[in-house]
Amino acid sequence: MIKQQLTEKLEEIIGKYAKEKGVENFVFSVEEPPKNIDADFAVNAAMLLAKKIKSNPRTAAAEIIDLILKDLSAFVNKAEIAGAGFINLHIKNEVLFEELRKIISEKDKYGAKETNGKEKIMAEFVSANPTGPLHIGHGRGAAIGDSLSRVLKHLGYDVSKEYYLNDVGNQMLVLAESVKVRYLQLKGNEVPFPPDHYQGDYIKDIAKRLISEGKSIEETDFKKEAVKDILATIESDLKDFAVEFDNWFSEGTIAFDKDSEGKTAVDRACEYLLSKGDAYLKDGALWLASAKFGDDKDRVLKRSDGRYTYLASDVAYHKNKFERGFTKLVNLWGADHHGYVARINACVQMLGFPKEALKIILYQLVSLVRNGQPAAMSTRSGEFITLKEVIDEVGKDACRFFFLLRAPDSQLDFDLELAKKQSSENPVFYVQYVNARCNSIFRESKNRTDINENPDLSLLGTKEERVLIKQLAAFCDTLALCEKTMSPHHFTAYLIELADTYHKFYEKCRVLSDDSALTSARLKLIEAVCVIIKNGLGLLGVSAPEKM
RNA sequence: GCGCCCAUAGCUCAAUUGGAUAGAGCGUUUGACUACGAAUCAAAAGGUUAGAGGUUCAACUCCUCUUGGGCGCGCCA
Repeated sequence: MIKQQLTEKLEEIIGKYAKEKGVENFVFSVEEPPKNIDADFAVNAAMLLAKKIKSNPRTAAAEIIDLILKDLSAFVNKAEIAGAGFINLHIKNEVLFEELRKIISEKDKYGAKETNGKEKIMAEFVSANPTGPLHIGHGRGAAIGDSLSRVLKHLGYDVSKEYYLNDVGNQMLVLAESVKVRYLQLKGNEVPFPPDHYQGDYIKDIAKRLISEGKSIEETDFKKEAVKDILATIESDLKDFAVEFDNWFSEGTIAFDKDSEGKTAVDRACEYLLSKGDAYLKDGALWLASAKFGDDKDRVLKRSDGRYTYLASDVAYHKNKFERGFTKLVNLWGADHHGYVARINACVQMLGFPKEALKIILYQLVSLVRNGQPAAMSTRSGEFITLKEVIDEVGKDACRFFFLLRAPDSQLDFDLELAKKQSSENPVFYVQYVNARCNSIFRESKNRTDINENPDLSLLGTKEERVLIKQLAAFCDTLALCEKTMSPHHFTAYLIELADTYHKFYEKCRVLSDDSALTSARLKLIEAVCVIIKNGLGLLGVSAPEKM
């Protein structure tokens, strides 16, 4: 929170200064300087302003420094020009101690906002077809989507997590047929299994269940039974991955359910577009005029044989999202769907919303590797490696942390053997160890009677302690960065850095000593460390055990 | 052929969205446990940020081209 406070104050002071120089709406940034620079924050305003008013950055910097020292004396105790014209600021220690008290008193609410405007956000992710168990690629989407939702919630947004269920279409018929053939085979019939059907053993398991329940072939709805079992598996795998959805939205409800006039939501959506002139008839088909909103070409909504395309459902689905009052939609897609982005963006604009109302996050696909050899991912091959399998091997915490270590944009090689090997050396343990160490000290300190619950924090005077407190306060900056970039992956880097800072502090500064006052102050410090580590890991969906 | 994403240490990836000497983990080398947990710390080695131009006070970051990789281009889902 320190950086935000400082930035606001500087914007006021420097904005006014810029205005006097004839520059309106002056924008600059407040940053942390590199480690070799002895300062808490760096401001680049003088360099940017000097260019606009064609003067020397150092003279502008000198004038700005005078203003800062005058107006921010409660906050800043030193300001100096450095390098090409950076203004380097030193923050008063008392500001840091105040932040420490805030962390301890607000605990898991630290950095949180009660509400954040009226923005109602829907995060839609995973949305894997219910034709088989989740694979590792879905895991990446699940980890990113879930953690981003947690971050946005912490920032006060009203976030709803939704899973879109593609339970309509040809694939469902193939699925039903796959189970049916296995059912017949298990009953002793000589029926060949078509090569393009779902091969996995889970299909046999569904058939086995139906037989054990005595279901006859006539009374069984194979599609319904298959989806039921597969969804149960998906839901349970996600739960093991600490992902729970607020809503599961079935495509069937917009494709099949009819209103009083016998129309489906898809019918209605297409009629709406037709009436607005954003859809038209050609060659016996209904086309979406997506090209006029930036798509390469127009797309078919309804085939000439009268059947809707997948896109038609998707248009109706996004219309439905807006109708439910969501003003910001976040979709997480595998990068193989990127060709779809332009047409959905077009559709959002046709529905009367700015294109910023939809944020599509593409995550690059995970390439599975086992012992250096590419591993199959196809749901139909029967040799896929499931998310569950990986969670069972490396654990939920390591698996989530691993996925969130990378920006969504980067391709990711997931070597299963490597992941297993890392189980005791993974960075996640490095971070969790901080919490374990702190709690170990707390257990030890219970035996003492000389601890002051309201200690003098100004005793925290070493360099290691100061750096640690600053690092704790940067929690809020990391939240802001995740919001700005719409990606939670910055938190893994932040937590690793915080853990590093803590372990260094631990080596240099013994917490429990003969000095009661210092011991009390340091206990408060590590209490704050625990708060931040737990909050941060919580946002990633990773646990923070007190013992390991 | 067209479009999107990517290329950073031996490996897997970061880099505060244009800032100062590009950082972590793993791996390699060398040290540190008779006081709070050594799942740790200290130190070393490792880089022309794929290549070439350009914009800028400042470029891993923006623009152009080249090379190399992933993905997508259906009245499929």
